[in-house]
Amino acid sequence: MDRFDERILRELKLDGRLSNVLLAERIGLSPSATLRRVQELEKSDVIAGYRAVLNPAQCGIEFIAYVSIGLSNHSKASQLHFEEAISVAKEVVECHNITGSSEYLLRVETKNLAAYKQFHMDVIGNIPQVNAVATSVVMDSPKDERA
Amino acid sequence: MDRFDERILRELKLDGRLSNVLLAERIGLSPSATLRRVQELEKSDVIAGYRAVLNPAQCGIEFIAYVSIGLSNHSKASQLHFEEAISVAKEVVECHNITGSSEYLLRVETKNLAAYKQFHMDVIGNIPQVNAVATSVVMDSPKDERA
DNA sequence: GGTGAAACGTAGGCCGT
DNA sequence: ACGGCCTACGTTTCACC
Repeated sequence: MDRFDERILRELKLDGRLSNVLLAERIGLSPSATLRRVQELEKSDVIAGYRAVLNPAQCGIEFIAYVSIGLSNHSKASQLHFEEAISVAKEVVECHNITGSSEYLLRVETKNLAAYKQFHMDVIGNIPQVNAVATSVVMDSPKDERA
Repeated sequence: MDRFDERILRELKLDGRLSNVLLAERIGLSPSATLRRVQELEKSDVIAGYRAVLNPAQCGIEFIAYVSIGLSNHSKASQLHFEEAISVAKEVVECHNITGSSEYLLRVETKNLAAYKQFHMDVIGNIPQVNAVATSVVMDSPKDERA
């Protein structure tokens, strides 16, 4: 992992479809050397994958919220049950197990407020271990470099 | 926006580097028709871009936290000043303006706890408008579909 | 790490429906 | 207006230096 690898990662983070020849030009190496480095970064799992980034507004997503969840008890069984219920909920895009006053932080994306209410009732309301719920609606994201 | 477009987006979200011919096979269209649809989705900003997804653990990131920030006053000037300070902080990967008991939610990624302490002092501690800070350390992310 | 050549994919014109 | 076919062009990828 040297300067070249770092530049490769920087360019590929900005444009995952950058062609190998253009990438080679930008980092100042030949295409073949560049390709070998990229393949090595992929094989060693430094690059986990490539994804198209969609524009939520253009995809019918008009409601985004972070939801902190507190469980009524902290047993392993409770946590696994909760995570299982969350894993099948398509509205939940992220689920983080965090320290602090609540156990989980979710990012939830829905079509609109009505769809969120539905999610709140049908999914959150149906997990018996859930004790406390606090919804923070996202109004704007002045910085968002989610890879 | 029909079934074909939806399938294109689903495949490209999973693999942003999928070649056009393979994509065409998977959705059951010819390569040229597929390419035209993809280009249209890019032009109309449904596809915002493509990114390489890095593995934080393999990139020397061993500390991830969500930080909620409350400002001492809610003037436009205060918010703009805060957002400006955040935009140049490389440790801040996301900054969301939210409703609820605090104004901002940040996702902060650093090499380790010591680097986070440094960030906390040098960046957060130097923004006079910051009133309240609550750090929630990410222990695990059982679901993470960040694009 | 660089070079060259073959295999492969892209992208645009053209025609049929 | 939209999908399929064909072809020139560029890119990827590999054995070899």
